[in-house]
Amino acid sequence: MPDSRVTMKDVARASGVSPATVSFVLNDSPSQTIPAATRERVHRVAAELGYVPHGVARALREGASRIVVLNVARLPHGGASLAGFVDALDDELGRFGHALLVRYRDRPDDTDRLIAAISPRAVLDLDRLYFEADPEIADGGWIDGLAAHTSVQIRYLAEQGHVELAMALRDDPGIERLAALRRDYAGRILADLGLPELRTLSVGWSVEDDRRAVASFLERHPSVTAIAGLDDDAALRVLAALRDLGVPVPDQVAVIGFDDSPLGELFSPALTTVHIDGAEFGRRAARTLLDEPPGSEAPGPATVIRRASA
Amino acid sequence: MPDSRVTMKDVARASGVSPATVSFVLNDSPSQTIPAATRERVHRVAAELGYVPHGVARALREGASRIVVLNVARLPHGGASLAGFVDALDDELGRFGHALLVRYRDRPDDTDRLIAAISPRAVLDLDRLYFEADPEIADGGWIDGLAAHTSVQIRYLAEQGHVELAMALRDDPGIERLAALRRDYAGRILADLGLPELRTLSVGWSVEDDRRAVASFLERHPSVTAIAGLDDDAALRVLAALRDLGVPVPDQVAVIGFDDSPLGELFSPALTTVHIDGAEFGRRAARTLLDEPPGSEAPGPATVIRRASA
DNA sequence: GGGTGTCACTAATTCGATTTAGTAACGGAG
DNA sequence: CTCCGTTACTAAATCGAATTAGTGACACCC
Repeated sequence: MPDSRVTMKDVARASGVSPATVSFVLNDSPSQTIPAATRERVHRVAAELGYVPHGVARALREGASRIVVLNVARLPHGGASLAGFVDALDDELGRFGHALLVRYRDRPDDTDRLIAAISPRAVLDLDRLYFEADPEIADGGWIDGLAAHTSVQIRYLAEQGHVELAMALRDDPGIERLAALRRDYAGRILADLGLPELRTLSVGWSVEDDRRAVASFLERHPSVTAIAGLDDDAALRVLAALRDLGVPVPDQVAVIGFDDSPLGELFSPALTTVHIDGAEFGRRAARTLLDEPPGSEAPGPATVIRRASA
Repeated sequence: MPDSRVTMKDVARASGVSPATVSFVLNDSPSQTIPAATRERVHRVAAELGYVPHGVARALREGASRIVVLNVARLPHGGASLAGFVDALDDELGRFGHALLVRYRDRPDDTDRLIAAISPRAVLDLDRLYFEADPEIADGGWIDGLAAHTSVQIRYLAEQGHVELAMALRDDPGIERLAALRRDYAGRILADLGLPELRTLSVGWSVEDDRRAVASFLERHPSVTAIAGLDDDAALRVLAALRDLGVPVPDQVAVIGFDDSPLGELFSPALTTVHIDGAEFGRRAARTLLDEPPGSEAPGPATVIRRASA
């Protein structure tokens, strides 16, 4: 395994020109006029030798590597649409010669060090996005989408005739920002609709604790007839608690999830939920980050997957 | 925002030495003798100026960046222990000044291009690991663990008195290698125990298809009394199908999962499963990759989380 | 035929950290 | 007093690609 890297110099020598010319040809340098014959020769030789540009050297020269960092430390890892978002982001960046570096953990100065160390082309920080709500951030519409998707979830319940609604949150500190935001959006939508204030409850510990939390909530708010989950996980926990408590679903209390996890349909009753096309957002985010035109239409709105629970 | 990077040259000037000396001090260069006074001064100045080494420049010089690539394209993303593995790997690499780049997609030449482009310090490819079973690979014992963990799952069923066992696989082409390996291990363990050959069935499409698959399986193999899931997802699908078919669990058929997903306990009956400490494997993998001593004891064996389903 | 332009390239510098080869300065031994 | 060895540094080369500032060699126009 001779770790002999083919450099631009090798290509230059083999095709009888200078490294500079090779660079001009391979990068389609607009300020240079190079005859088709030379271009073709250089391209052919590069392909023959299997030349691959050394990203590190290029990054040093250009001041930024072709890497995009995505920070999702404070978001639930399991979300189905987030997975789609990440996959599509990765794919689309790859199409433009970039790679995605996903950070799941957030030790703050560590992230700064990382950034200083690899000079990423861009950093997409979904955490800060959710927290600071800076409209300038290139997220492909993800954050605006969150408001719209929440609206789909809440309005569905309203259309079914429910009046007093609650949202089931999770006390996981890792996602409190997301939780606060979703709850906020939901509250505003209820106000728009002229419905009573949103109640909230928390689930997410043991099954027994969840059951106790749900029981005590229903006792305090007997007129609530529908519960929207922060995500499918929260909704399924509520569903399990209601089952254990013997509360009929959806007749006494309806439950709707958020973000269409594959397990929702396995439950009994099967979980009604909101499907979000994370992939399209990911694709758009990639293009925004690289200053490319969007190239495709804005993602469609979220859709309700109607099953038995609401 | 003056994006003025503090370079080694700046530190050198401010502390009255040459860049070379700064490098020697900051890297504890063993071949150099530098008096404590100078060391201290350089360190202090570097801290004051907020000097952060430029990873890209360093990578160019050293031939490899301080990045480790983890390829998990063909594994289920949702696995609880894999998440722990990845998190711990990331943490531990960070502790040694390295960053983890997780690849979820596997367009093969693309990965090669990525590797050529960023010169990672190491590549941990769990896919190839599972496929090629190369004992040299630095996975912190993950792959050996898989055999051991499978053993825990199968032996539990045997200890409960089950004789004819089946494994529920998933037809997802993304995980076929993992599936083949797990099935293989399970088969060998049954042989060791002197039990009949392992049966297999496939689930993973729609709920209806799963139900049909399970029903037809039970018809063909009425003497099978226990089903081990490839993972919790497969096990939960079997569990849902058995519920819909009215088959009593665990009385007629017992079900055990694998990899302790948080949703297993929400089901009714709650899913018995195998808990794997992925984090410890991740930590060990990180150290192996960087040629550091393990630093902690080998991970404990997997444990059975006993619930109602088996 | 001299001046101006374009064409087709190349030499040399740059990015920032590391490392090799080297050089003053000094102390001690012979 | 010279030679050797150590100490405490520094100059310069290196990694590979991108880019600026040129440089010949022509062609064309007046």
